Amino acid sequence: MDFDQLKDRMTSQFEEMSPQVQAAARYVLDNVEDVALMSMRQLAKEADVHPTTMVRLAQAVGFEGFNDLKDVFQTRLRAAPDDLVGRARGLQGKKNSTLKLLEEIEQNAHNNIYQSIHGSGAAKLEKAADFLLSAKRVFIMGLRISYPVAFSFSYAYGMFRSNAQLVDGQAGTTADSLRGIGEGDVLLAISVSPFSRDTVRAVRYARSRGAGILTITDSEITPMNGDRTLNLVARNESMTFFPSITASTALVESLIAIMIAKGGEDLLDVVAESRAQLDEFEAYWEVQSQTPPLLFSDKD
Amino acid sequence: MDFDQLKDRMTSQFEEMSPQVQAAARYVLDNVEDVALMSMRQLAKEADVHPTTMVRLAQAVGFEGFNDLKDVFQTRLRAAPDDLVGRARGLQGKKNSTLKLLEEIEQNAHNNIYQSIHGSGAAKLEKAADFLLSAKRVFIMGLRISYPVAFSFSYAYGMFRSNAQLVDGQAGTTADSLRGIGEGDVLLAISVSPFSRDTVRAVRYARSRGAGILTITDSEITPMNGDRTLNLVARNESMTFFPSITASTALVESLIAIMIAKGGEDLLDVVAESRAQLDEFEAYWEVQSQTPPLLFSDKD
DNA sequence: TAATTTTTGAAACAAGTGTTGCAAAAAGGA
DNA sequence: TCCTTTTTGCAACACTTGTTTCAAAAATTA
Repeated sequence: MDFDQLKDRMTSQFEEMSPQVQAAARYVLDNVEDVALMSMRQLAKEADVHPTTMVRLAQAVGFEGFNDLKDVFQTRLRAAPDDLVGRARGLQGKKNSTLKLLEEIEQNAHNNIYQSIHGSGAAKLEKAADFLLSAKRVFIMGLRISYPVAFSFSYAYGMFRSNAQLVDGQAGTTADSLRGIGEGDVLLAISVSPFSRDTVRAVRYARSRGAGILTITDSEITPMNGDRTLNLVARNESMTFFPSITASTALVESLIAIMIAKGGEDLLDVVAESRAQLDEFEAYWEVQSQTPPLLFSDKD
Repeated sequence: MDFDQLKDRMTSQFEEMSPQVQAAARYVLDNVEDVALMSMRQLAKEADVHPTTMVRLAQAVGFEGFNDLKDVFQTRLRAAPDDLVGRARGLQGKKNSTLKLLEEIEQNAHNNIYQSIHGSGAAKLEKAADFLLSAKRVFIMGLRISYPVAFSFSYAYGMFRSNAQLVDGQAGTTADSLRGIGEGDVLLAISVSPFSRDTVRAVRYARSRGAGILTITDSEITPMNGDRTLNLVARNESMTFFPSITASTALVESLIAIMIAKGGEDLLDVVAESRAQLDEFEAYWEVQSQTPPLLFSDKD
């Protein structure tokens, strides 16, 4: 049995497995390399499962013992189908163009993130985090390609603070969302050149009202620079004509992480609360639940 | 010590080694994968050398025992090449905590992206891109933390194709957006565990109507697996309790890039058109323009 | 409810692990 | 040659490995 067959068998038999064996299967499939490299007991510990369960998983998919299963994973790691290893060894050359493209994308993403984080520097990012933490209210704005970044900040931030307002221009409500912004507030504006007209205007408006500005852009020079303003630069070099947003996403995740690190224990309670609230709304799929009705009911 | 350093040390010290240890060293250097995957005793047998000799080799190059040497080979075999920058500045210690945090975030993002792209493999990603390109219509769904990813795909995709429909559950319109989905259509569903209830239901509904499914998740095992379904796994390990979306973002950008690469010149025309259309709406800030009115006018 | 089957984890097992000490063998120097 | 040093492999070591057995716990059925 080769790796892909095994993978198929595991996923197809998944439903019939017992919960613990399922947990093992999930970990095994999601951490292929660990299976090949670690001992069964170590693996079980990582997967948070009893060692015996690993044996049972192996037997459930037709092997005599765990080592037979491990062999498949080792062989797969040796074969390195997508040249997992070859790249590190530098023996490129006869690759198909998609693979080359992907490697460039990955390289690009790495460079963008690295330069964005280290280019800004820990001190500046910390300052930005403090800026946000000190804000009375936080307005978040990002349009078009920058909207996902604004949204993800807003979503994560909303988990532990309730003073955020996402300005998304839904149904032309930009001006309405910003109404009342003023001293003590901070507007987080995310935009890349060419800068969205509305974002620039929002920033200037907010500044005129005395609010602080934190921008995430792709350049040191922006039409949003000014008083009480901090500008973080996220690189967005990409293989296509779309600027990549991986780096700005990483920057936003960094800001969140710093804020959480500063928040300490108190914050975690708030997050737990947010989670509980989501559960109450049955927002998530229960793994053990029955096949659901296929159509959405009115009650949703 | 990283792999390259170890290799250098081994080759440079080779002359001073005893014949048996040399034999061991030779085998070890020529069979890198074996070292990572087999036990010391098996390895010694393969190398036709006494087990003890392997221990001596390890000690000769500065390790305390064989396992320390093995670790280096295992790390090297793992997809995550954390040696690019991380190891070079491995001498941490007197760094402030924020900097350390940032470096971990950056490292994390890199590993996530690398493993997501290479773990899926060029073939599978290409297949996914073809899947999307062949679709009559493309429905895109992602809720909560996955919404930014869905949106960014939708936005970029919309630049060169006009058969996309973003299902964002705005004002409870999920079912409405999906109405009419059927054979020939593809639903791109982005979700991480715990999976959003609505997303799972949407997928099952779409499948029941004959549509194809492309999922981007954080696990091989999802309640959305089934017929006509392709699942791409994006790693989302993070420093905080929020899953990181940098890798899924990178995956989405990769899909877009592949599609564009396949589309050729024709596509570029369409993109130019999209741009022109945006310009007509004066969506972007003109660098040379005057200071704008501070408030938003009704006309916007 | 009670009886049943299934699932789970603890303990014990033999086999295999990496390591160490030591003595025999080999090599080198006088 | 003899003596010293280095090299080598054996045997025993404490430990970890994968596996099996079995009873308790949980889930399912009657």
